[in-house]
Amino acid sequence: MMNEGKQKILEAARATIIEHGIQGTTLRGIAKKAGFSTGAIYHYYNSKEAILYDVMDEGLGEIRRIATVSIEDKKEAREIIQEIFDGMQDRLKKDAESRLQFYLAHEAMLGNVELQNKFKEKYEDWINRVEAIFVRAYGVERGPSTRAVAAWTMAAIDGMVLQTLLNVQVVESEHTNRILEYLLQDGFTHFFKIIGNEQR
Amino acid sequence: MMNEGKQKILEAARATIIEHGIQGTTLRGIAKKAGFSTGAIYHYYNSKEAILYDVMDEGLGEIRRIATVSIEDKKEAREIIQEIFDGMQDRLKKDAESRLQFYLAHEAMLGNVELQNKFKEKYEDWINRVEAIFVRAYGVERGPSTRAVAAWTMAAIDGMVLQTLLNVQVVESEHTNRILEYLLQDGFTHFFKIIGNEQR
Amino acid sequence: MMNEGKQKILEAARATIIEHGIQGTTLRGIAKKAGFSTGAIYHYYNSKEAILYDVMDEGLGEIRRIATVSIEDKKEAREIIQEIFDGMQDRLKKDAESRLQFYLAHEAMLGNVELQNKFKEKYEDWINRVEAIFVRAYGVERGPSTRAVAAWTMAAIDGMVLQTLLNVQVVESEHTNRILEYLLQDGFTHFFKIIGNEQR
Amino acid sequence: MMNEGKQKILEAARATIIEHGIQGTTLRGIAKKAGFSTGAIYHYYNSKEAILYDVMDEGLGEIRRIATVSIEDKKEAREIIQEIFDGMQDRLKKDAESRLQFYLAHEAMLGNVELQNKFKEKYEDWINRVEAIFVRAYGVERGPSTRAVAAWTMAAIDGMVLQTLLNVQVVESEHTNRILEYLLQDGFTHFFKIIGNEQR
DNA sequence: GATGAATGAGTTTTCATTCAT
DNA sequence: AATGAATGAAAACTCATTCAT
Repeated sequence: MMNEGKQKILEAARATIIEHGIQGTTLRGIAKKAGFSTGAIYHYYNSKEAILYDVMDEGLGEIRRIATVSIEDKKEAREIIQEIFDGMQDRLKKDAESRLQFYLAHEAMLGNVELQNKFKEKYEDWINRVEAIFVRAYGVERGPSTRAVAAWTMAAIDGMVLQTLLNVQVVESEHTNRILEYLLQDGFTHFFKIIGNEQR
Repeated sequence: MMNEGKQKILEAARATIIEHGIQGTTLRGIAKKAGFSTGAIYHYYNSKEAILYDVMDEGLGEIRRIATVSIEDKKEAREIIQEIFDGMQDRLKKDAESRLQFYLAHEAMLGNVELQNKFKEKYEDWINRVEAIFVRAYGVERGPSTRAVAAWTMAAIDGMVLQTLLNVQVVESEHTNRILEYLLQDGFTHFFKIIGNEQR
Repeated sequence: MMNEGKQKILEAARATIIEHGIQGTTLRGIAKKAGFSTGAIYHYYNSKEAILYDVMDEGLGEIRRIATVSIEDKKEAREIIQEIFDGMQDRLKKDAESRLQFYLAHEAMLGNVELQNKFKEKYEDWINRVEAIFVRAYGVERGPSTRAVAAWTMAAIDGMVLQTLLNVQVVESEHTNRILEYLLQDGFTHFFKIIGNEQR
Repeated sequence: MMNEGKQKILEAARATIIEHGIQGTTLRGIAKKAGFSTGAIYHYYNSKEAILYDVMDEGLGEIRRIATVSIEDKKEAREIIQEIFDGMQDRLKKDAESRLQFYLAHEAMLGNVELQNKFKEKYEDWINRVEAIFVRAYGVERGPSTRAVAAWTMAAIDGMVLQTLLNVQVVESEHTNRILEYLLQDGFTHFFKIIGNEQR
């Protein structure tokens, strides 16, 4: 079926991009990895660009799936925090996907508006989830400040992923993890207390 | 002089990269923007790669200059913190340079080991500065934890810059700035207290 | 039946050629327009060339049908001339068919000998008819000169059709039609008189 | 110089088109015939289409030059007519150029508006010349009718060229030439007399 | 018979690099 | 030093034709 071939091509394209970067990704390479002839690719996609677009699309979809912590869960604060931590840990490990993300970010910066919108969507979704968790876990009221804290949290994770991908091992992950744990358990509690007071 | 031509070429290359991305950067384009003929470029550089290498080199050097807060300064904690904040604000605004940074990061991820080392150097430098400031400003003892906090701080800034470059305006900068200010003034104070206790 | 499918394909091919030219005509395009799958085409024709050949064959066949004035008709000169005039008018209007003709002519010029022979046949047929009509209508004797006049007449019609297809509207058709009418009624009469005298 | 290369390419393109038709013309072929590498072509032209466009442009320009009979000439009627006749003869012989013309006509029919305009221009120019000559040679007054006769004259020439290019040798050129001569000497004289009378 | 996915040779196009002037 | 025309290998893309289902 059409979709099966598309899937193969997308998978091959994703793998090639991660391996060689977008510049190093040629149709020939994708075709070879997908087990197709060059021409066959054009049954599924009209241009290289179209393939890359779909890779981006799926790549960002993937991210959404990574956000495993559901807003609807009825769990204890402690438990939720553990899940966030695990989710973050998880993301720090998924090299390949993260790398793809940064490639896409790169592309988006080049002025690909559609991709920028996808990123906006994704960030909004993710920040919403984080905010909702904060609200329930720390008993704080939703407001611009909780949203901003959520945005900073996302930012910190992204930045740490970047450091990891860059092989910048300035600090042992053991320590960065402990800081994260402290933050989630006590840091935010105190933090939201301060913010809560200041807001009034 | 040799260096004058090199500088022109580098400037043109940087501008072209920011405008069209690394893929979209051709020698011809650089030559045109620099006001040289295609052939003339080869008097200054032996290959396109050599130019890109220097762009990266200078690009990352630039970052170091952005870190205006010197370790040796003998200022009040309050003042130092304000400087950090301003420095961060500043970086959030320098679109072009930041963009170049992310392109380079992209390239480094592709396995460019030399570039990775440059990034490592840069991060170590910067994290050192931030850590030193924390030590002085919050009166905490230097240790793996302060280093980890510094790394997370850097990560958060990087992540926020990324969101800015992606045009993801999920939260008004007014609010993210306030959170940053709170963090620097009260958050870290409390934070280092907890960590200090836990560390024992 | 085989022929039904062939007819559909031929019709689709003709339409596609008129729309996109011979270069722009792809098997896929023909198949789609004919409502067949790409592969199905090969049940009717062994190659694209075979299809084009049949299009040419039918295309030129069509022209023969356009020559409605039969040699055997026993009509008055006046009446015959009117018929010629109407036939020419007709041809000037049949854009699509004429266009196809010129495409085929184009192809024939490229050295397609078979097609050249078809054209020769067609012209011979047509010139014969026109000559026969001249003989009867103007009472002139058949000879190299009458044949040459017939050839020129055909040429003039072809050339005027070309001007029409090229959207060259240098002269209003009202005037070109009047000239044609004069020619048929008086011009040729006088003309053949002169030629008749000179021939002796 | 730039133009020298362009000229070589154009010449090679024209020759290739005449030899193989527009479809059979590949960049590789042009490059080879012009004595360039494939890549070199792109110094002069940004696309194959651009080359073809210039070929067309020059091709139609050529035609204008073929129209050697100048409107301003102060010659005897007899002499002028001879010139027309020679010019026509000439055109009937210039196989290559005429062939190119028909290729261009073909292209124009496909909807190339720019090319259509060029053709219009060319026909207007030519018909103007022929009309002017008629006016002087036959002492007839300029009007829609003389213009229409000029258009028909052009059409007849075009059509006869077409027959020649198609290798349709239905009539020996000896006879067609004689008819043309008669036409120019007596035919038109009588013809314009009739038309002149009718017009009143 | 019919389908449409697959082939692969051929086409246009790009671009870092070279080199005669 | 400087020019920019030229190179050629490699890229994206097209399409008539084949073939397993």
